[in-house]
Amino acid sequence: MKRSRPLRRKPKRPEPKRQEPDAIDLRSTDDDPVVQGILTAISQKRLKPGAKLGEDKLAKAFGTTRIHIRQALSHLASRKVVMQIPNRGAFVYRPSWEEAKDILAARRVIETATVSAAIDRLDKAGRAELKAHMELEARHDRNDRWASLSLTAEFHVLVAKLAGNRVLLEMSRELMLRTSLAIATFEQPGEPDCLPDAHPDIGALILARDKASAIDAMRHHIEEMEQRIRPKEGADEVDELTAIFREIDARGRAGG
Amino acid sequence: MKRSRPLRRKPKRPEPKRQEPDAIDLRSTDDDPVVQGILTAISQKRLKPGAKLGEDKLAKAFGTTRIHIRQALSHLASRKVVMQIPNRGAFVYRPSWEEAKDILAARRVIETATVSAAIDRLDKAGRAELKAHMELEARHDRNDRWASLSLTAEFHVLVAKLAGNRVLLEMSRELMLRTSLAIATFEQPGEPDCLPDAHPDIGALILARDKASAIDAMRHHIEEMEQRIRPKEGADEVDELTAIFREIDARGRAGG
DNA sequence: AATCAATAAATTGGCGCCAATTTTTGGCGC
DNA sequence: GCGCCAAAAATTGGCGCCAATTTATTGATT
Repeated sequence: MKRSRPLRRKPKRPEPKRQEPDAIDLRSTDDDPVVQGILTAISQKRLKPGAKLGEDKLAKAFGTTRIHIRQALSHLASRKVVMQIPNRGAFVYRPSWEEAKDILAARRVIETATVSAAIDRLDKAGRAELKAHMELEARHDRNDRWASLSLTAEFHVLVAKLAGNRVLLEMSRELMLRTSLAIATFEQPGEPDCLPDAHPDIGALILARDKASAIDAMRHHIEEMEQRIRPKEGADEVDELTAIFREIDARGRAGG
Repeated sequence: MKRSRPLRRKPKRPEPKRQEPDAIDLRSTDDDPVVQGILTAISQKRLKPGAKLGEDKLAKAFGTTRIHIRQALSHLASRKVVMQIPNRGAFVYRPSWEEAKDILAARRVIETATVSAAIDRLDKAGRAELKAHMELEARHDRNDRWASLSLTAEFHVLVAKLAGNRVLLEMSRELMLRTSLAIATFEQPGEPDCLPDAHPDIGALILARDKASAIDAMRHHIEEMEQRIRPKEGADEVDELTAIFREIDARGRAGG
């Protein structure tokens, strides 16, 4: 009985579901705007290692509630992009010197493999994508720091994509993000991760299917990054954290 | 004034901090008992891919509250060990066929590299550890299924440890866990991940510092795993999910 | 009898409140 | 002035409650 249509629910809003293939950076496949926002800020070096990520401030900044922030921070902590300390809060991850070295060594392993696989699988579409990206990188405005940072990162992502292995692609993304943190920690902050001059060479070698040379070039490119980081004396020292946090706090939120 | 000692705090209990070097499996460095419990259950194949992980049930099982469970599940979802579907709950991750192939291909890349690095860095302590493990694996009780599963996994972890790169070690752990899920999904459930006969050969070659042969042996060992999985027809089909979940639910929780 | 719709039950998602801890601030003595 | 101690303020952690959605059950219709 009772066909009275009890209208028991709300009209069920149409589900925003942002799926835009938007900006260029190395965030992963997750579509949480808070996670994406923080990842973008980190990859653009607008958030420095050690920066405090207060829950209330983030909640206000993103116009959401503290619960979403907690979830996002927890997720980023699992990915070693954020460090959570009980009762003290979340901070942008600051890799140790040992970890920084290990991250780049891991990239050497994985990215030489992706270069190799990319050459094996290279097809017409892949060639086109690679050429398009190389032109973009050749012509881009070098004064636009953020565009430069995104473009150079995107090159490595593209190579990993061409390799056709999603797991290795995710690992590459992960390692690139952590490389950003490593370089920001042990080099001058604000510096780009890659010296961009290497990319055209590597790209050309991939297009030429010269596998051995391409692998060597990629290895060399990463070894250059490894040589650029130096253990800052006292950088890992305890309680130097607080000094940094104070500096961060002084200039307010990192929104610019 | 007022030196009245307001006894403002509790006596501050001595911090349990479980640090036991206990059981043998491939869970990572996190020390949350819920996370460890679920990871152990999965690596021991007591939780099958697709099994529902209800929050209330887990909370009761672990004697904790729903919040801790949510955090643990969220963390495991970040690591692709658990799949969370909005408003439906958490399930043991079930990799697609493509993903299963990619996981094993990634292992080929990473573990050949760790074998190589392990040989380069092999020292007295490392030799001793490796020998000890090989004896353990030779003498172990093959009737004890859980011990077997743990031991064979531990071999790969040990090699990654000897390589001396923590990042690659974590990635290896990650991939081994996901390999468990891949094999459980696309082979008979309950089967071990590794055919254990290969381990003595690889170990001997590492001890002999025969790098080329050791790498080949490891690659071959992983390729064997790759050949053991076969795409189950209809396993990736859409909406066959619901059928699986229903089946899972029908037989109650997967603990017993 | 099978199919479909509507109610009931179970489960997840999320907000608010409060306790516990940390960090800052204020004040006294050396 | 410098350092130590205590209270205040700010922040995180966690539990309970309720709304929203999904899943199961019941009942009616063809």
